[in-house]
Amino acid sequence: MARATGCNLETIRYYEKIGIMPDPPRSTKGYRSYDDAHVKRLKFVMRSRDLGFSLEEVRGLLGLVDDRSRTCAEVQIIAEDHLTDVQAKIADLQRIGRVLSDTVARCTGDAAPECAVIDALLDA
Amino acid sequence: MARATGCNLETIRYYEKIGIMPDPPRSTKGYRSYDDAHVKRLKFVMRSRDLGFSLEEVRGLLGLVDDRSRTCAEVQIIAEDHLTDVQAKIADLQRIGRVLSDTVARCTGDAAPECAVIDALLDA
DNA sequence: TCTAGGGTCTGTAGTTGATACAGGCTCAAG
DNA sequence: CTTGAGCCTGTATCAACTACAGACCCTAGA
Repeated sequence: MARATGCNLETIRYYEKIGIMPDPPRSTKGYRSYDDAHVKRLKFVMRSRDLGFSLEEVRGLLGLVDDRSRTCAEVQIIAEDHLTDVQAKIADLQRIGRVLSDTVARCTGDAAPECAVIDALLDA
Repeated sequence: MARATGCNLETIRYYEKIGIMPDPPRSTKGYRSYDDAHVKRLKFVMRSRDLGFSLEEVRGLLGLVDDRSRTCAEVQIIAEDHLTDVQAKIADLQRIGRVLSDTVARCTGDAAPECAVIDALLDA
């Protein structure tokens, strides 16, 4: 499954340990054997993580996948909350980026021990 | 100092333990006593962290502050590297934000168990 | 003078999301 | 029959803190 999904082996086992992935059936010698449903679930997890959902959020999403009696509205709430988070993080990083590029622009970049970046950090 | 800077008490002691902050002088009863230089240094650390520098990067910046024989050019390199990181993170988050808002927009939001977000995560 | 409350001290454990071993078993190819 | 690869479990490690436990200490009020 690690090869099939590109997911790190240890990560799969970690997901199993924390209950994100189910305990798979084992061969007589104790080897895990996975089927398409496992692969599909893992890919779901990987895509969710890739979109920045925390493992707890992924757990919530999986709950909604597993229990088809739940509703689209519940998913929408989780996704919208997360989108808000993402937008806040973008705004934060943009502020940081502005400060950094402003300060770096004031850097002379020469061999002198005076530096606009250091000064900004010391005196802001 | 925690009150003066708004920094968590435990965080200050953590910085001391890992050598970001110096071991302060102690009262006879073992209480730490800080002066303006400590406060200034801590604020520098806090602002750097706020701008997203890692503690290792902060350590590097502090080294440049402490050793005034070092140059502005060195600071510029650290800051520019970090700016590149920040910009990459922004681009990532923007991609994520686009996917999320596209998917959420296709959400009917009603009580049905079908959901565009889940489908996108399952089938992408 | 006693006591209650807050503060500080050290040291250790927990958090998130993995990753990296150590030490042992199994399996297929040469 | 050995060699190398793969799998197994379990524990330790990372960043950057945060949260205790259990012990002092210090001040203000009764």
